[in-house]
Amino acid sequence: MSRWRPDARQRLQQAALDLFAEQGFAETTVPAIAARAGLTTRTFFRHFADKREVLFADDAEASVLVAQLMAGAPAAAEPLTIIREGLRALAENRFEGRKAALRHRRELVRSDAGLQERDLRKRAALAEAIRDGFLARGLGAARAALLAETSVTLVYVSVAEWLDSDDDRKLDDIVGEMLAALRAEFG
Amino acid sequence: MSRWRPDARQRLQQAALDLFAEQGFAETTVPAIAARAGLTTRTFFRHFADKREVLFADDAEASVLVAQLMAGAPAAAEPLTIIREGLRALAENRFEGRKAALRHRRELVRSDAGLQERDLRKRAALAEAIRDGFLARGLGAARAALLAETSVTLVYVSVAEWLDSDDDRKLDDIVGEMLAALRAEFG
DNA sequence: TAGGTGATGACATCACGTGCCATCACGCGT
DNA sequence: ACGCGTGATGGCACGTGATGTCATCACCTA
Repeated sequence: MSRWRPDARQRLQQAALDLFAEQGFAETTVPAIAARAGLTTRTFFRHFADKREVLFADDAEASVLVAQLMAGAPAAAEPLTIIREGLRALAENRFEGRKAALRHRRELVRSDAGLQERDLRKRAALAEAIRDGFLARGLGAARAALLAETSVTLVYVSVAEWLDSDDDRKLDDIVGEMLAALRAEFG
Repeated sequence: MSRWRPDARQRLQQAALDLFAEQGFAETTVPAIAARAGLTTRTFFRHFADKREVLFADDAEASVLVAQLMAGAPAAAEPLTIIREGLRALAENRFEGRKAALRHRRELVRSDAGLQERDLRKRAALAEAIRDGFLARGLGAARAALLAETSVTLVYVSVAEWLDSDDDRKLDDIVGEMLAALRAEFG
């Protein structure tokens, strides 16, 4: 057998999520998380930059996905088409089917100002990925930023609506409605 | 003479800004700020919730201004008209004429991840103020959120462009261009 | 079999942020 | 003039988050 049990990172993440659910984020100390995972505090910080990051560890994948999608789109594709298709893929890959977990995380985030800030940073990182994708496609800085920011607005407003609703509407359908609403406002 | 020199809060803020400029945000400790202001660490935290807040102390006024503007707008006013007028007032009241200071603050924010998160939180707070204003005017939740988020996007993208440019264009003119660009994209 | 590698343990250390109580000028009422 | 409440500050203890540094030791490779 190995010297250490495998999957240290995943064990830490699971322990953290369990403790956050049991007693809240602020009330959970890093030593407590590490102890439940059978590791030390120092090892926790080797796997996660800080305590908040446990909740957003895999959000970076969204930016990677976006970068791939934008790099792979046809050179002649319209920005708006890229956005629509990109949001469709994003909804399907990272939101659809995870409603309960995302609702739970949202409640946790709501409970702590620090988590809200981290959430906003992840949102900003996604916007930067989209903006960089447009920049790489040759768009001007202001236009790329405007499109990117508007895209993440569409995502987040749609996800909020989706998480609030109890029916089983598809997230991507809500995104489509939001896009239509946006065009109605500014058309 | 009073027992204490007056304007403790302002002295703390000035001391903090000076030290941030001299040695950077992360390298400046709260005790050092308090000492320069002739106060104690404990008193610093009585005036500012945390070290970051010193840089954003008066950002809350923007939300107040927005709330007043929206409450005072004619009942029949179109949302888009309210936004356009609101952004004009916001630009005039809280940005125009402060270009150098805002540029300096932007550099500080760029140097520290924690400051970026706080900056995003202030931006989110402004969006909430706008959203609440639209909610109070009877708009639906999704529409209010969409309008509010798009409004702050316009502000921030415009301010970024404004701070980047070396000519003396008015911020509000850039806002107008951004709004036109947005309509062009989604019209 | 010797040595390098990488993940972890263990310890020290620092800064942030908060709770708690003491202090003392000021203004107010008597 | 006296006493008293108020409010801002000082001072101290403490928990927690986060980082630097070195030791340890299974595993892999030459």
